[in-house]
Amino acid sequence: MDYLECLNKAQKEGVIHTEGPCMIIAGAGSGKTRVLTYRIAHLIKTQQVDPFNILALTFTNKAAQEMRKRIEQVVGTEARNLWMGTFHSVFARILRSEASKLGYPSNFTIYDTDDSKTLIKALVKEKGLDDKIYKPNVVLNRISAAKNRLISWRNYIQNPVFQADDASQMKPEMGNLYRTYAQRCYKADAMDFDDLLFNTNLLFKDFPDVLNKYQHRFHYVMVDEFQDTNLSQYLITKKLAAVNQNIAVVGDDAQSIYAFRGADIQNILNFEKDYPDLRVIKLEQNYRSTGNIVNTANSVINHNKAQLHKNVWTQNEEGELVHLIKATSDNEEGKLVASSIFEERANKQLKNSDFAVLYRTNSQSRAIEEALRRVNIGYKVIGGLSFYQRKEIKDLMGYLRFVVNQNDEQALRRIINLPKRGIGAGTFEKLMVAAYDHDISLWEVLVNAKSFVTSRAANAIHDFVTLIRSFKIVTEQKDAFEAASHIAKNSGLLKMLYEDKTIEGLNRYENVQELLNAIKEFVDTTSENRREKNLGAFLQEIALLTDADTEKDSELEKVTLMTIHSAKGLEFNNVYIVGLEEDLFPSQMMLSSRADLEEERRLFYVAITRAQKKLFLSYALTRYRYGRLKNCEPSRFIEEIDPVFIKVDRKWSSGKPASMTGRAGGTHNTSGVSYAKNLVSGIQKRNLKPINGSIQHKPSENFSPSDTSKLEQGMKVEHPKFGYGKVVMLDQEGAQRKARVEFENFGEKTLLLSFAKLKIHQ
DNA sequence: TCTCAACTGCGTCTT
DNA sequence: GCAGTTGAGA
Repeated sequence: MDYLECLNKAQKEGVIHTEGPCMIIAGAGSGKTRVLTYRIAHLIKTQQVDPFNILALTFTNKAAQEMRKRIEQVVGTEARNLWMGTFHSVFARILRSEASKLGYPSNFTIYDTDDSKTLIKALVKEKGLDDKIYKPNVVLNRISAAKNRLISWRNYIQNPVFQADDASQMKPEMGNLYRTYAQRCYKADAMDFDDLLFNTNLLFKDFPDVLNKYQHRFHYVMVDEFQDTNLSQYLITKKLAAVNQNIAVVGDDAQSIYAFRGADIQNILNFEKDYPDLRVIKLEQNYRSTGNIVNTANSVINHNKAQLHKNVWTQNEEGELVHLIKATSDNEEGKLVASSIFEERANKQLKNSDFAVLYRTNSQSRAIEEALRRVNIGYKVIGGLSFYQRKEIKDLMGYLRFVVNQNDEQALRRIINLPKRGIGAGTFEKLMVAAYDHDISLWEVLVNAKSFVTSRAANAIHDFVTLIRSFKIVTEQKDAFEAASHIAKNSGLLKMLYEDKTIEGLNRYENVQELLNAIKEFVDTTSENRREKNLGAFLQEIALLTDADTEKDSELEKVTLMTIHSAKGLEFNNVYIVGLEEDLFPSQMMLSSRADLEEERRLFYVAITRAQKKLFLSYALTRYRYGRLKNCEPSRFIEEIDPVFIKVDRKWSSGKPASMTGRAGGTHNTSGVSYAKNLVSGIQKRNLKPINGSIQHKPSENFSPSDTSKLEQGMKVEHPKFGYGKVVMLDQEGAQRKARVEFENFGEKTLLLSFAKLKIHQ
């Protein structure tokens, strides 16, 4: 086959080693997707494997779509018969056809994270617990972690370790919350995201005949981004592959950035134990980036202790040095990035879509957006509040969901009093309690409302029940679009939005129209012979979709702004990584353990390796966070890069040239090498100190800040927080005047003198 | 039950 | 800096 010709030796091996267990450790940009694509094509074309017998699991819908498209280019329409998709979508599909075995209807609802949090919040309230201690996020994470390790609420409550753990954190009711949460989901005919995997494990454990059926269906099992699998996902794939043993996993431990979500690098190590005859293939040649970018990435990731041995290299040209941009403020950072994009685009004849700006947190996008708007560069922001998270969309979706499943508690919570019909929060709680106390379904409670609530509320509920009944009839007779339009109109939702003449109101109205358009499209593109054009089918289709999966054509020619997490798997000609400051990246919350810090470093590695030709790093000296101006210092990650790969960009740095006072005189003091070396020596000293909880300095009794204009190199100073230190260098003039001080207990720090309180001790 | 003003607290992400 | 919540008053 000719496609084997365009592969290197390791890639080729990954493609043709189809029988038996196989693990492909794929460095960044090493052609991982290409191997997976050709591997599947090879199975179909050369080995005559029926696509129905191949299962390929990914983490995002986007990755699955992309791969299916590429396979289709090689093998044709047969690719459509592959079992390919995210873990959640593939097993949701299997669960729907086996639902009755677990006591669920096949049209069960899938709760998204918001639904889960709202439910937990309600439970905490119902149980009279303190919502400062039992925060929805914390509780949900705990439940989620348990489910991902296949610990049911029963196991959880019986486990003395968990009980002691929760008790020591002043959260003794955690187990009970888990139990009630699970029971309420079950009662609502709903599964949350974790349940889709948990229940698949349950299904395979309790129904060996079902497991057997799927084991014999899937002759070949493949897993992409294996480093991101959690235990629950790992066990599912292991079970499915147990008969044929044809399991191939592809991943890169250096790009594992989802440990906080339960992903376990341990799965890669366990894999070798579970399959003694495992074939391990390493893809180490990078085809994506320049030599300088690859080496920059390597020099960063080498600071991690926990990693598999791998040597990523490239034959690509060395390329330009990594540019370091320093700005005085977050707004200036935006400006400098925007002008750099403007100039690069003109000089190299690039398109907007060749650029990406990556940041640690979504809130950083604002300053960048403003700057890009000012110079008229088109951009799109990925992530943030997604279309399906908007209130008006969730409201209409709530109606649609409830019409399909009348036990959907979270949908009912949204819509029962929207538009206002006199059924308040108090009434709703009464209904929930009634359903629980009498052990009857939600719908039964609504139908018999007059037994549980005041007659005024009962009347309103009666009207609501009648309305929903009429919607149900329409839904049974019409397709999804006609039904949804009917519901939007007759529920009063559209009228409510239409009457709101504010700009936001207008937007909301348009968003609802857009949702209806999406439903129309769903109906139109669903082929005639499949009757599944109804509302239930639409809800199932979109329950697991996200914004990233629905890119519009109008967004193809724009600069991409997104978090590093969302950037994984993508590549761009020019990449800007902004906000490289201590406490922001690495994030303040990730400094407490080596494992967390190493995950942050892998995140930085992922960010660097997105760049093909040119990489810019930037940081600001001050930044607004939570509405307050904060002083920042450059990230330790900048200092970890081997200085020979960095260039401090004079043109794109703020104010006067970044002279290093008295060093490397002449005009070449922006070469960056001496600068970076200074930073490196700084970090080495800093690393000697405990990462967290350094001894706080107590300012001396008569502490008062001195006039810092008299400050000179070599002076001994006292800082109220960092204690005593010596001035090692001074930089710039006026408001931007900075001092680099070597503190006895806190290492070197750069202080902006207009902010820092320093007392001079002769 | 509803509305508006004050108040709180904040993470990264896919499904 | 903003969203989401709470509490007072109608």
